[in-house]
Amino acid sequence: MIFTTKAEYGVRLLIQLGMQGGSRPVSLKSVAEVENLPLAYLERIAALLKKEGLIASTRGAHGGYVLAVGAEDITMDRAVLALEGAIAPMECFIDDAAGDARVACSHHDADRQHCATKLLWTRVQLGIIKSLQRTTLAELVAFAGLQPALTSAPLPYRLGING
Amino acid sequence: MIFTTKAEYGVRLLIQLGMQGGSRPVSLKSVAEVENLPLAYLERIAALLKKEGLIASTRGAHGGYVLAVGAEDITMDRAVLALEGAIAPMECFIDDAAGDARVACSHHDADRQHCATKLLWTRVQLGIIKSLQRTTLAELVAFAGLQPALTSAPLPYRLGING
DNA sequence: TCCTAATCCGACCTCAGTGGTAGGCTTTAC
DNA sequence: GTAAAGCCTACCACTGAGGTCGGATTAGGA
Repeated sequence: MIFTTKAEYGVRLLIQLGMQGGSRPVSLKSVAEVENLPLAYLERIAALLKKEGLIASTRGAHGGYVLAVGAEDITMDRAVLALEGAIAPMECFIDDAAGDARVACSHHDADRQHCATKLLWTRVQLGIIKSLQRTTLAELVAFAGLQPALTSAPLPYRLGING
Repeated sequence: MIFTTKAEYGVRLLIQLGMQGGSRPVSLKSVAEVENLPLAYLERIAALLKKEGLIASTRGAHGGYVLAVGAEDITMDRAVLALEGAIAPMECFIDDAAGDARVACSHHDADRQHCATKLLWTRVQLGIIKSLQRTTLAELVAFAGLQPALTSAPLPYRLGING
């Protein structure tokens, strides 16, 4: 798997917050119930999103979380990066403090040959990040609101790897 | 990390085989020495590539591996898929026996709302696969052959056979 | 006919990270 | 004051990654 449940749960949390107007804070407990997620685990995930500045919290009774930024302005690369820590296709892609990846594989300083796999992983990484950047939270929220009409329709859920 | 060392080592192996003309089989031992990889582990990785039909083996003394397909015809999606087993961004993307991925997340049968995260992970998966499909082994081999010019010896890279 | 070099194969091992849980503390509305 | 919420730290089981080991099999050469 590429991403862990942190990304999955975190994005679901964002979607849930996005589906609320943002008028009142939404408690993690309610999100955990709706999404059927472990509350204690979700708390830690929320902390990651808060640290990134994507959500804001209100403590105390009737507290909870709201989006700190408009859903249109939240691109998923930022969210997933906050949740997963780094988006590196390979071990030797060490992320820098600046946010961009720096290659540090064993073949880099061995000047016998160029590390050709680097070319491949760099392309893959770019493909992932572009896919994430193109998707906003607003888009996912809109998508989530579509479905309830059709329940029994067999959608084409098959993803051709080779196609 | 997205990919494991299986993909890294396997692609390096393919590159090494691609850099040889394919006239004589290349032993894993020589590849392991040149790339500084554990031989026993590399054997299991080679088995994956052979099973996929990307490389062919010759047993016995002076045996080894050669590319079973031209380097131009090997796209990296096929190689990485053989090495990693499946390219699924998330746990709920269960790979089928047919080789394509089928979505089976917990939100599928819960008809309350559409699983919006599916949209995101599908895009990511597509981004990865496209990046892999665009890259051929021949391209990586050419890239690997570029660097030695900077050093003193512009010789083609040798695998320790005969020196 | 050995010896050696190579692929092949299955069992085993160790370690880090994932995916949690438990328990308590702090803040705030009613 | 109490309940509901966020916050925080420690712990813990399980899985998979990343090997290792020992052997079996095949083939070339002296």
